Amino acid sequence: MRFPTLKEQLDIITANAVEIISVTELEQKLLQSLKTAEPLKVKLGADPSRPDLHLGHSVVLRKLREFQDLGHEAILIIGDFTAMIGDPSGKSKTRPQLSAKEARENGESYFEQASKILDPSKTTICYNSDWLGEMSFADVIKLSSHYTVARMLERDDFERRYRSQEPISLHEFLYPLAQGMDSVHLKNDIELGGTDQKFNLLVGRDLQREYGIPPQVCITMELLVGTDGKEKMSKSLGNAICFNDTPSDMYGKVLSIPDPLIETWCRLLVPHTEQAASTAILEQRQTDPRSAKRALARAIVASYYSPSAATESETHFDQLFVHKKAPDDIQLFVFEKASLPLIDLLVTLGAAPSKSEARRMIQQNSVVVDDRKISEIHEQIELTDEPKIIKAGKRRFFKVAAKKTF
RNA sequence: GGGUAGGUAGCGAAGUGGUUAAACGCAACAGACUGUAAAUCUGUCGACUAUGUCUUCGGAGGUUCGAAUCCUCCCCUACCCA
Repeated sequence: MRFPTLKEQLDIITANAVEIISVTELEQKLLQSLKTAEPLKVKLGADPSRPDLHLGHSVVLRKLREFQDLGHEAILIIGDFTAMIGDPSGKSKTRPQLSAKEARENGESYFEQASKILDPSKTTICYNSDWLGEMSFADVIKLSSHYTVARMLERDDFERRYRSQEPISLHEFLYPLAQGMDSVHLKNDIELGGTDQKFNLLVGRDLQREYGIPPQVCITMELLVGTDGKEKMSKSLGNAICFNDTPSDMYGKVLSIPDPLIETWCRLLVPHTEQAASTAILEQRQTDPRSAKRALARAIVASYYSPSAATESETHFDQLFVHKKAPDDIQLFVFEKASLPLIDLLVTLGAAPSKSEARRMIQQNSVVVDDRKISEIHEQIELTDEPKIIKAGKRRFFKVAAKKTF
């Protein structure tokens, strides 16, 4: 395969990258690859304990895809072994260890979702338990001797926690080392990650050097801010849009982002192949933010599904929120009983986590049954064959009916 | 091993014997307004058989008419000394 020229490659690689350590080395590696016609090995780590990919993951996956398109080799590492530690964010406690089976399943699910962006036929997957699991205690001692406590504490997160007297478990120090061992094992040329991965990536680079391997180039990508406009996107913060979200959900969630996010989202989430769309959105942003955001939402949905799915989602959305009509694809729940209290119904449907909560919702006028606002707490709902539509809050709909009696 | 400071609802943080289901802030939820934007206003925010009842303040016991608050033991965290 012929590689594009150095300049062409650099232009693509550096786009949206926050930091490249170092650019000179990257150039050297690219030149070397051009000379020998050998592709570079580009590594990206994946956490199988959270196999729900969201738009935040897409930023770095897109970058990996770009490497693929340039003719380089993409390696997706499923961190099934490192998942036992969990990347020390300080927020999350040590995770329960995944069974080998779960790890495989999650890894496969991860790969399947990532295939919406990557070229699956050109992606190598490996599980780091294959080599990390083989290490003896002696190996681990040797590995940890390459790093000092002071250097570990340079890591932002550790430093902050240390200063604020929060606990840091010893095994958390092993996480960057384990991830670094992946790089030692793979002898990859480049490792990608979000800016929050900088420390881990650098450890990999250091360890490779220690083990006599040419050090990897570290490329960090911008972290995507979630739908709340504040925190980085993550499933646990509830500000994520997942690859597996339905087109309609995806569309709706994009529309709910705060306006100032339009620029970055446009830059990071609209595929480069849609350059024209992206420019149009940015122009429109100044005069007509609403339309710009709608265009952005369409572009994003289209990139995960299809342009037609995008327009359908938009129509669906308008039905629901602009024209305030109930959607037509509501899930139907069938009950044995013909009559039951609304409160119980809400809990059973999962619209409310407890009866108290259900009661509150009714008191707060957020429950509508067949276009009739219910404010009586003890309301009984009579169910018939004819389904009734229950609306709880702004966006949750349920269809309920009684089981047919013959 | 010794010492000190801590552990309160999703988070942060008051409360040191009785109007305390527990101030306040954030988050969240609902309503109004809107573009499912921002900002703002209002309300809710342990559970239930609901103007009352029950269970909560690291855990287990105890003192008391009454404990998040006092005592005992235990668990956990940080820091200092060794």
